[in-house]
Amino acid sequence: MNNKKISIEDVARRANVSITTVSRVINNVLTVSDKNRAKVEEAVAFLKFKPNVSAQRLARGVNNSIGLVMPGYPGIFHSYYAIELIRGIGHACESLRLDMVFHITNGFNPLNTNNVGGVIFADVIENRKQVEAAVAAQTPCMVINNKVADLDVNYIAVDNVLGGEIAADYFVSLKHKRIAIVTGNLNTQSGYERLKGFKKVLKAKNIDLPKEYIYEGDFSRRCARLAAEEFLALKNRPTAIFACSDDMALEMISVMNEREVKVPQEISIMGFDDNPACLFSAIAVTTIRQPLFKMAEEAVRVLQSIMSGKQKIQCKKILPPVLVVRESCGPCPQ
Amino acid sequence: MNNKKISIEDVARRANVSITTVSRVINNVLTVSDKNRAKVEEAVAFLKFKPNVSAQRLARGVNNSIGLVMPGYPGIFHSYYAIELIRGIGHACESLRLDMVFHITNGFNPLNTNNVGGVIFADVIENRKQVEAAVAAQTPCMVINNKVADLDVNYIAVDNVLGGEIAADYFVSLKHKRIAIVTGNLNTQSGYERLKGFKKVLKAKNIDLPKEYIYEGDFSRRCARLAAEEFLALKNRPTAIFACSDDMALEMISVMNEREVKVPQEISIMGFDDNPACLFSAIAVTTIRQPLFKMAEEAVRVLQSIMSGKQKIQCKKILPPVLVVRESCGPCPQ
DNA sequence: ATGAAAGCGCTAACAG
DNA sequence: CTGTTAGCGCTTTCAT
Repeated sequence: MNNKKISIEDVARRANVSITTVSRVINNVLTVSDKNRAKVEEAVAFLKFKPNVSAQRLARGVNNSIGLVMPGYPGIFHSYYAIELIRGIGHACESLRLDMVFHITNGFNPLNTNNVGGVIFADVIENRKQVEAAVAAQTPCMVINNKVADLDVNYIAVDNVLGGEIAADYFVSLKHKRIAIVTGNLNTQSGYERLKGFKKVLKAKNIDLPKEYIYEGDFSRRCARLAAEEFLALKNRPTAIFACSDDMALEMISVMNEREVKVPQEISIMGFDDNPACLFSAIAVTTIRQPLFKMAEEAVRVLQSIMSGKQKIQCKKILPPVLVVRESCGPCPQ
Repeated sequence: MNNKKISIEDVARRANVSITTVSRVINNVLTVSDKNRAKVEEAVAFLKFKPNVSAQRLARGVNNSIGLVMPGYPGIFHSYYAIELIRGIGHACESLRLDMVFHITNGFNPLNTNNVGGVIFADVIENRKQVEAAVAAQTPCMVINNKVADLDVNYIAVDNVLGGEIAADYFVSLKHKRIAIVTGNLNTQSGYERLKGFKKVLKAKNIDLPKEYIYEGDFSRRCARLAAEEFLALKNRPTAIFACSDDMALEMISVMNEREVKVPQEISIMGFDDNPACLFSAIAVTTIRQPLFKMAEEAVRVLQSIMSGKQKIQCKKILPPVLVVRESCGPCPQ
C-alpha cells in the first residue's frame, strides 16, 4: 500500500509551472497570474494534492498545533468541567485552524513539546513538572483554571475562593445556620479553593462548620450520593448543602427525592458550574456559573498570539464566578 | 522570543561527533560506541535537546500521529459513549506513543489527513464525506461503531441490532406486554439499529408497539425526563421501558422516584452502555454492556498496523453486546 | 509575475 | 563503529 503520495512537484509538473508558483497559490500569495493560478488549481484538484504538513512546518519553522495536556485520573473525562474545556479548546482550534494534539498524561510519557507550537495545561496539580519543563524550555504555554503563583507562566482561571464565598454568603443571607459542604477533589485547586472560600465566610459570620458537615468528595455523582446519605443520617442534619459541582448537586437532589426530603423546603442544595442539566431536572438547581467554555477559547486565542507574536505576552487573568439563583435553595426552615 | 531552538547539529558539535551519530543515539540504534554514546547523552542533556518532530516525520516519511474525528453536535461530549471512546483511544495512543490529533468537525473544516498517519472516525453518519475522502486518498483509517457496508473501509462496531433484540427478549421473558422505548438519536447508527432490533423481536412475538410507546430521544437525560413524563401520562402506561442509554435510564428512574412509581415493581427500566453509574444509583440498573473502551483501544491498534504494515489489513469486526441483569427490571406486575 | 536555489532538521543508505 | 551525502516536501529569498 501507500503508493507514493503526490507532492508539490507533481502539481508543478502537471501545471507546467515551478513549484514556487504552486506554493504561492496554495498559500494564497497574490502575485500569481490568473492563468497560472487556474492551471495550478486544476492540477491540485485533479491530483487531489494536499500539502505535507510536516514539510510545511519544517520549512516555515513554525508549528500550528497545540497540545492539550490533561491528567488521566478516573472520572475526569466524565466531568462537566473537563468536557467543557475540551469542547472550548477544540472549538477555538477549529476556527483558528490549529491542530489540537490531545494528550492524556499519566505522569510518565510527557507530551513531546517539540511536536507542538504551544501547549495548554488543564490541571497543574497533576502536571506541575511538565509545566515547569515547558517553561524552562520556553515553550509557549497557557495554564487553565489554576493559578500558579510561583511560576512565571501565563494562566486564565476562575476565582474559586470567591466561588466558595458566594455560596456561603448566599446561604447565610437565607438565614441558614447548619450549612454543610461536599467538596470536590481537594487535590485540585478548584476543589481546595472553593472549600477555602466557603470556610472563610462562615468563620467571619461566626457560623460553626463542624467536621461532619464537611464531606470530602471528588466531584462525582457517586460520592454525592454517599455524602447525602451521611448528612441525612446526622442527628443534627444540615439545612443547606453546598455541592461543589452540579453533578453532585443533581445527585443529592435525587437522593432527597428518594428519601422524601423536600428541596428546598426542608433542605437547600447549591451546585457549581451552571451545567445546563440544572435546568431540566425536577427542580432547577441554584448554582454558581463559571465560564468554562469561554475560558478555554480565550486560552487558545492567547496561546496563539504568544506563539506567533514577537513580543512577550503577559496573561494572568482571573475570572469571577457568578451566582445563579434558581429553585433548589430557600430560606432556612422553622 | 523564540531564541533559536537547538538542533541536532548543536548536539553533534558539542559532543564532537557527526550528526549521524547523534541521530543514532536518539533513535536507540545500537551501533554506537559507549564512549560516543555517553558524550552525546551528555550534550543532549546539557542542551536540553528535543528532536524536531516535523523534521523526523518528513525524513522518515511516516507520521506517528492519528486523527480522531468526531462530530460536534450538541451533547455528544457529555455522553458516556463519546467519552469512553476518547479515553480508550487516548489511552492506546499513550502506550503506543502515538500523537492523537483530536478533531471536532462541524462538517466544514475537514481534518487535513496529510497531517496524520491515519484517522479514526467515530461517527460515520455525520462524517461520511470525510470517510469517503479518506478512503479515496488511501489514508489509513478505521471507523468505530458504525458499519459502513457500502464503503471499503475497516471498522469495528457493536452489534446494535442485537442490542435492541436482547432488550426486547428480556422484557418478553419477564412477561411484559406493554413495552416502550426511548430511542437514541435516530440519525446515529446506534440509535437507529437498537430501535430496529427492538421492533423486530416485538413483532416476532406479536407484541404491539404503538406509536405512543416510541419516544424519539437523543441519548440525553433531558429527553429521558420528557419521555418518562409522557409515558406516565398515558392512559395505558407501559410496564417496561427500554432506554437506549444508561444516562437516560438513570434519569427515568429519578422521575419514577419523584412520581413515586416503584421501579421495578410497577415499571421496569433497562439501560444501555453499562456505565459504572448504574451501580451507584438508588437502584442498580439492568443494562446492556458494550465494550466501548476496548473497542477504541483495538481500533488504534489495528490502525497502527495498517499504518506501518506493508500488507493490506482487513478488519470488519462486529462485537456482541451483553445483557447485565441487575435490579431495575422485574416481572410484569398484576 | 516567475523560477532557481538554498535551506528547515533529521534519517538512511553507502562507504570506509 | 563512524561519517559523508543525499534527500524528505515545502517555503523563501533573490534574481530576472
